[in-house]
Amino acid sequence: MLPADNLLIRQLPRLARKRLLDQCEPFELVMSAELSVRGQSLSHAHFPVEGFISLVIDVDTYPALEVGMAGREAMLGAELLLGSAKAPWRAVVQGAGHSWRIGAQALRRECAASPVLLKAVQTSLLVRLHQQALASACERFHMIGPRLARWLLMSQDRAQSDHFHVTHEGMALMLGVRRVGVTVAASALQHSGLIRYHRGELTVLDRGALEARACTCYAADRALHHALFHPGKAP
Amino acid sequence: MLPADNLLIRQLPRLARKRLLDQCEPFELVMSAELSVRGQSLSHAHFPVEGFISLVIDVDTYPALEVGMAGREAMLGAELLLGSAKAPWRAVVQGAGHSWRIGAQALRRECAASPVLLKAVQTSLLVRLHQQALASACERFHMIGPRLARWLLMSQDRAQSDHFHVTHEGMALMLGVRRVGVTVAASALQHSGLIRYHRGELTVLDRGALEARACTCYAADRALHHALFHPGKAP
DNA sequence: CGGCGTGCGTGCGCTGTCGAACAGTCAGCC
DNA sequence: GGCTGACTGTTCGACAGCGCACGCACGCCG
Repeated sequence: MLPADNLLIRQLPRLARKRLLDQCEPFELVMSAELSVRGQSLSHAHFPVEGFISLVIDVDTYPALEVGMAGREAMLGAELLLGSAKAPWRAVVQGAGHSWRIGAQALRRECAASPVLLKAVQTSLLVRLHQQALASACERFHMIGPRLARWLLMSQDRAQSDHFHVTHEGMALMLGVRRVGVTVAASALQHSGLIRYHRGELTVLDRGALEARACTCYAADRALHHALFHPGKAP
Repeated sequence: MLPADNLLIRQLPRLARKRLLDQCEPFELVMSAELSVRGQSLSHAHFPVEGFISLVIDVDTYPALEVGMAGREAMLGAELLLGSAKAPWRAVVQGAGHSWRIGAQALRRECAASPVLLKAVQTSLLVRLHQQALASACERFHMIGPRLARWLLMSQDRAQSDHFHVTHEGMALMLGVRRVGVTVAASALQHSGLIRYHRGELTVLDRGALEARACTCYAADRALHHALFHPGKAP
C-alpha cells in the first residue's frame, strides 16, 4: 500500500505528512471488529487506507442505525480534538483493509504542533457535523429503496471497488430497517440489473442508474465533502 | 437581566468571563427571526440568556426538521471554531429574549487567548455532535407522541418557563410531521391534563407525567449534557 | 358588527413499514 | 454425502403516518 493513501493524509504538505506518519502505526481493519464500544472513549484515531468504518448507534431495543462513515476520504476520531468524552456510538469495521492509527494524546500533540494538520482534522469534524444533520432528515423522510441505493454508493466509494462483502442483514442494521425490507429493495435493484449479489458478495453493476435511484442525500453528501475540503474549486 | 446568565458563560472563571463579555454585544432574539440562512456562514456566535434557537434543515420539498437546539445551557455557532463553512441548516428563533453575540473572528481570537473558553466551546460542539447522533435514531424509530413530549420538555427547559408560544403548525415543522399529526398527539396530552394550549399559547401542567410519556431521548440528552459539562459529578 | 385570517379538530382512503413466521438454497465441513 | 448454519425469498395481518379536504372557532381590525 502507498503509505499515505488516505486522502486526508495525502493532502498534507510533505513535512507535516512525515511528522504525522512517524507517530502512526499500521493497523489492520478486520471485518466486523469494533474499534470503540458505546460509552467508552476512543483510544486511537484512524486514517483508513483501504477498509472503511461505520459509526453505529443503538437506542432502546431497536436494531441499530448508522450515523456516520469513515473511509479513505476521512478519518475516525476527529472528535478527539474536543476532549475524550465517551461516545454514544460504536465504531464497526465494514470493509477490511489497512489503516493508520494514532493514539489520542499523540493526535492532540501533533495537531498543536502542525496547523495544517489541525485544519484537516477540524474540517473532517465539520463534515461529520453536517453529514449527521443531513442524515437525520434522510432517516425521517426517505424510503428504503433510495436509502439503500445511497448506502451502496457511499460504501462503494469507500471500498474503492465495485465489489464488497455485505449481507441483507448487515444493510438492514445500517439503515435501521428490517432485513425483509432490504430483501425487497435489493431484489428490485438486482432485477433491474443495477447490482448483483449472492450470499453476501455484492457487486455494483450500474453506478449511474444507482445514482438516479438514490435519494438526494448522496449528492448532498458529496457536494458537502467537496465544498469543505476543496473550497473554491469547481466540482 | 443578569449579564452572565448564559450557563456556558457563567461557568467561566471571572477573568475569562469579563474578557468574553467585553467582546460581546447584547442582541435581541425576535420570535421567528432567522439568525442564519442555509448556505451562508454564520456571522456571529450567540449565547442566549432567555430565548432559544432551533437549527432547522430543509430537504427536497419536505416540510422541515429540527436538528438541534440552543438555549441558555448552550451556544449557537460553536462550529465557527472549525472554520467558517456554510451550514446546511437555518437558525430560527423559537423563543424571544435577550442574548449575547460575538463576531466570528472575535470568538476565534478569544478562544485562542483563553483556554478555558476554548474548552467550553469545544464541549458545546461535542454535545451537538452527540445530540445529533441520538436525534437521528429518534427520528427513525420513535413515534409522534413521545417525540412531541420530548420536544415540549426540551423547549420548556430552554424557555425557562412553563408557558411559551408555539402553534401545532410550528411543532409539526420541528418534528418533521404533518400538522394533523401534532393535533392528534397534543389533544391526547391535553385531555390527559399534561398540557394546556389555546391558539398558540401553550402551558405545561405536569412535567413529571410528560417525562414519563417522552421517548428515552430526553433523558439521554440530559444525561449527555450533564456528563460532558460536569464530568465526575453525580447526576 | 361583520369579515377575514389564523389556529384547531375531524374524516377518509392509501401506502410504506413492521412483526412474525416459514420455506427454499447454497457453502463448507465432518 | 449428508448435515448444519448462514443467507435469501415470500406471505399475512396490523398500523402509524400521509395527503387531501372540509368545518369550526376564536380574535382582531376596519
